[in-house]
Amino acid sequence: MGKFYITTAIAYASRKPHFGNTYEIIMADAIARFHKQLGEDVYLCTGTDEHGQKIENLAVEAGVTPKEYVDKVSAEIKGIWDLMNADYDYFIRTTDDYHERAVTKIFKKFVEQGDIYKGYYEGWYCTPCESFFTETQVVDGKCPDCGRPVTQAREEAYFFNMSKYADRLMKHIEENPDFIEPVSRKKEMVNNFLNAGLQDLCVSRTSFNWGISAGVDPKHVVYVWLDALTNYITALGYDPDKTFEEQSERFKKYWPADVHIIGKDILRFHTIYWPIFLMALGLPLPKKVFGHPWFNFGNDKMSKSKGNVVYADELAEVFGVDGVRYYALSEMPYNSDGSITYEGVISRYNNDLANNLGNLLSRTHAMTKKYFGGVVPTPSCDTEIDKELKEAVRLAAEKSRALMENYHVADALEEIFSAFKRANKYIDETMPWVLAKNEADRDRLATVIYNLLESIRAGAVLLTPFVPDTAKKIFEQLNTDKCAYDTVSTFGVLEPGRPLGEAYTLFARIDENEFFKNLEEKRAAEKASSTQEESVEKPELMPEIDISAFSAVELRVAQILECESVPKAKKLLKLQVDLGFEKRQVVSGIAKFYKPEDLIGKKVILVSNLKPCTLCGVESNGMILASGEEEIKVIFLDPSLKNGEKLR
RNA sequence: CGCGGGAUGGAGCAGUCUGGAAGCUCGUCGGGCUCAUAACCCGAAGGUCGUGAGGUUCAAAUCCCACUCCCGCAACCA
Repeated sequence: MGKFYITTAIAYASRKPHFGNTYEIIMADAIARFHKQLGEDVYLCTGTDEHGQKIENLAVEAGVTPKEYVDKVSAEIKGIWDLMNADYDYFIRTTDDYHERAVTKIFKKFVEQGDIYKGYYEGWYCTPCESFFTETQVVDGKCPDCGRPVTQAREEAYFFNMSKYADRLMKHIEENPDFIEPVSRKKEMVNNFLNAGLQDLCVSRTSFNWGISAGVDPKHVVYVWLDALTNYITALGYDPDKTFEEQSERFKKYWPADVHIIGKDILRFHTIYWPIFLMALGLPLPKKVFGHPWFNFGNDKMSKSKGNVVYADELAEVFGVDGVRYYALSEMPYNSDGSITYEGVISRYNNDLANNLGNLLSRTHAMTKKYFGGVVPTPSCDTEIDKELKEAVRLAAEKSRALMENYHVADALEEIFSAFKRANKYIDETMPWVLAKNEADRDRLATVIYNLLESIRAGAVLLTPFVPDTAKKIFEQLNTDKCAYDTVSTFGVLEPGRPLGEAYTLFARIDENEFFKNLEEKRAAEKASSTQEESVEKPELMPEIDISAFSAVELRVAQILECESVPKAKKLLKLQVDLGFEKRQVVSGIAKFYKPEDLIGKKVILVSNLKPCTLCGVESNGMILASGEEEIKVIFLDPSLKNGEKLR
């Protein structure tokens, strides 16, 4: 009997997680429960990532200490995990003392081993936020968090020497084709990062305080990944000062992880940096890293600014916990992004849960009651049709198991539901209500009803990892305790003569119109109550400046003469503009929103004294003013304004 | 010419590795049934499997080549 150590990524304790974030724990839970069902010694670990600049800032805004802030959010996250019925074995918080101690020790160990060296971190720095950003994070030369300008700065920082382990990692990835899944992601990692040459990773900061002390150099705190990734071993009680033999029993038993379930966005950290950290610690690598896709809302990314964020707990109010679990697990494809729509949730819920499964139980239970006084009848014959039903159940078990072992969760669920579908068909084929009219068919009727009850029982066993509450309810209504996984392989486990439990509706159908009506009302109510709150959420305003600071920025009317897209660049347009007294070339990141021909002749505002720079090999002398975050809109001027005229 | 993935009936997907009669769920239309949650069952329409009167083959959704369009990752929203 093997062990199975499975983890989710730890959730960042900055705010309430939305449905997309919640998907991961539901998936991990289903996989963990499946392995538990197979009799493996499973350990599911999840938790919260609680350090960093962002949380420090949010705490200041909220007027509480960072610890108070993360205590609250971590509890909220745990609350949602619990609500989703996640049966985790351990919930780690990166502010837990044993974790912090271990990370400080690991840092020290790496410094002593020469894996970590001191250097300088250079990047864009936002003074008010006291934080660094990479080139890619900076938006229009402004801080992505507060929107204020950033400046080039450098600070002392420690770096992890990644290149030292790169060859070993490459070899590992090549020799273990299952290490990174889905495989398409593997090539992404190898080609983009390993082949390109690994950059050393910055592992400490001095620009903020909310982090684990670097110990050996107390003015540094450990930066993100060294803190966050190590949770997978500290949660098991790992202590870097001890030899493997001296480690905790839990660690020795469960490490290495059988699978890390993570979002595809952090695959890089889990398949490159994390294995390298482990190599440096002399520990075995996880067997598999599975990067799951994301849930979009319709075709859009879920985002707060779009107002299309869906929360699992709100969905659960309407569809129940298992309704939400079922949707998440059945709708997400294996390796392409899933899409959540309310119509989709309702459709899945009504078709699969209410009609196919719920109604099957309902009609079977009702017939048992009507024809046999609610007692499990005794089967006595075995016809071709019966065999087909049994075969369908057997196949569902066999296929779903194979699929689950390969993390094809949605496909596994579909196989199970095909058994219920077969059972519904079986009813129409055997027509129990006709059999009931003729006393001579009594035995046949008994067999049919028995086979139905038994098929439902077996199906419920298979469903247990996915929708545990529903499975439990089915067992209750069947009044059986035969719910072990191995009872699926032997058809005929249900005991004849035993009375069924109370019948009740498993999933009440949901009316789409009514649902949307309620949703609108709810939205309206929220809007009404949050009008005041919205003013709280207004962006932080920039510090006051005087007129001279403003006049340092030269804004002029410019007319677009020519416009073409920049090869190799998705977002950039190359523009030739007329300032009246001269012509200039400007590059602007608006290619997604404007076609070159639409811009020709238009007059825009140009920041004309901006230091020139090169983007994708094209020189840009100025910046065109535009607005908007998701969708960028250029500010066009009245055509009567004179080219080159100064704005004030 | 940066790296990778994809394009399959109205929608969402499987099938492609290991060529051999196009499949699943939803939707649409018609029928059946009455045990059941207006549920369930059956049948039908609907696809030249992105394009190329391309290549290989007895046979191509599947293998090879070229092209178009989407989506990730990386590189750039002055």
